[in-house]
Amino acid sequence: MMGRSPCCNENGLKKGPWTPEEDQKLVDYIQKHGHGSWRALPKLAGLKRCGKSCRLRWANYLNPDIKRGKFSEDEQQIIINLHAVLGNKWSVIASHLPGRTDNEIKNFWNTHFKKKLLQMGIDPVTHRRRTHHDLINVLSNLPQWLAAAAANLANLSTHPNWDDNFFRLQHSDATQVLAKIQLLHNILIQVLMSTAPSSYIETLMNHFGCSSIPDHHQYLYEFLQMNSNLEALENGSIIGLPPQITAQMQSNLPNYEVYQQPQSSVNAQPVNGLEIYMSNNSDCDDHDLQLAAEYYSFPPSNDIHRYPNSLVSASPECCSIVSQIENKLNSNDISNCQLPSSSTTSTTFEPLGDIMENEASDSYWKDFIDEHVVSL
DNA sequence: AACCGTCTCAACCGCGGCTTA
DNA sequence: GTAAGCCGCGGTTGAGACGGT
Repeated sequence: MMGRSPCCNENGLKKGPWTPEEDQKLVDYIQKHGHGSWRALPKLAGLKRCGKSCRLRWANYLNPDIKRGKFSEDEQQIIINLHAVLGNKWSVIASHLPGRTDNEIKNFWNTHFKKKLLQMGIDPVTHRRRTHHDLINVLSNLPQWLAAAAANLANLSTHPNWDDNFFRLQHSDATQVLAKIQLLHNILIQVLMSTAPSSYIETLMNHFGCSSIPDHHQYLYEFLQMNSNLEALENGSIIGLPPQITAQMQSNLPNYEVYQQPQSSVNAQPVNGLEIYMSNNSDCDDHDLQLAAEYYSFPPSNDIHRYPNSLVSASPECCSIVSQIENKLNSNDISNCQLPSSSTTSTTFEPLGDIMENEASDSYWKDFIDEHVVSL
């Protein structure tokens, strides 16, 4: 592949917003001569812009064929339908909507539809309702992130420059971040327990060998801790940390009220391919189910007959919360936590810190719980 | 009125595909 | 076959608008 042609910021070419004079020059030239070669156009039209910038300005704004104003209901439906089939192929979607540009559709999708679908409890990428399985997946990742973070914390505490105030401060920050991960873990469990139908929880518990279910929450919590270092944290022995450090971490754990028993189930309408298949084929055998599960890519395909209720849709509230949390976690790559080198001033837990500190304070999490958990 | 956070959307950037020599 | 040049796409950014406090 060849090198990219330089764009815009070299040879004194202008960038940024277009002036009315520039617009007029571009429109005049294209109306007289057509755009021809975009690369050659700016010079011929007397513009100090690159061809790419001219093409974009014309295609997305100046072209008189562009339709302005709000998207009609019909247009919105077409966009949703096409996006479900095509994904983010904005230019292809735009080709089905005369007068609309790919950029306009993309912006509209990102600012309106995405939010709208999330509020409806529909995943904007897959166009399927989120299930409680999604929440379980998020939950099951937390222990790994905790382990990575804790390992770095342990490295910090044994660093040769441990006596430096800088490292002590970093360590203090890191312990609070770890504590907040545990809080997040607890929030997720509460969300799940508050929104999942009891039949789903029972099935899950049965699968993991809990024959009687006196306290759903307790069993689920223990299950989720099985591969977690949270348990070790509570025992005061996390990944070789000195006892005083784990004691400090424990003291940082906010003391929120324990979860209360859920009251009601949520919408159990079949909403994805496998659910519809199952509801239409109540007499299908395990083999059929396995084939169907593989076809619809629902994990775990080899155990689908043991999860008759695991396909129940999560509530819109649950979906929204899962998406919010996923967005926070995905936008901050926890696995990239690095120890600070002596030559840098970056903080050890910057990625983790961003997750928790952007919304800042404990009050944010308190509000989060008040809004999303306790009220459920 | 001032400040702050959120939303919107025009514009930019980097990449990859296609065409041409 | 391949290197160079151009174009278009999708993701991202950031300035301005807007609304709430």
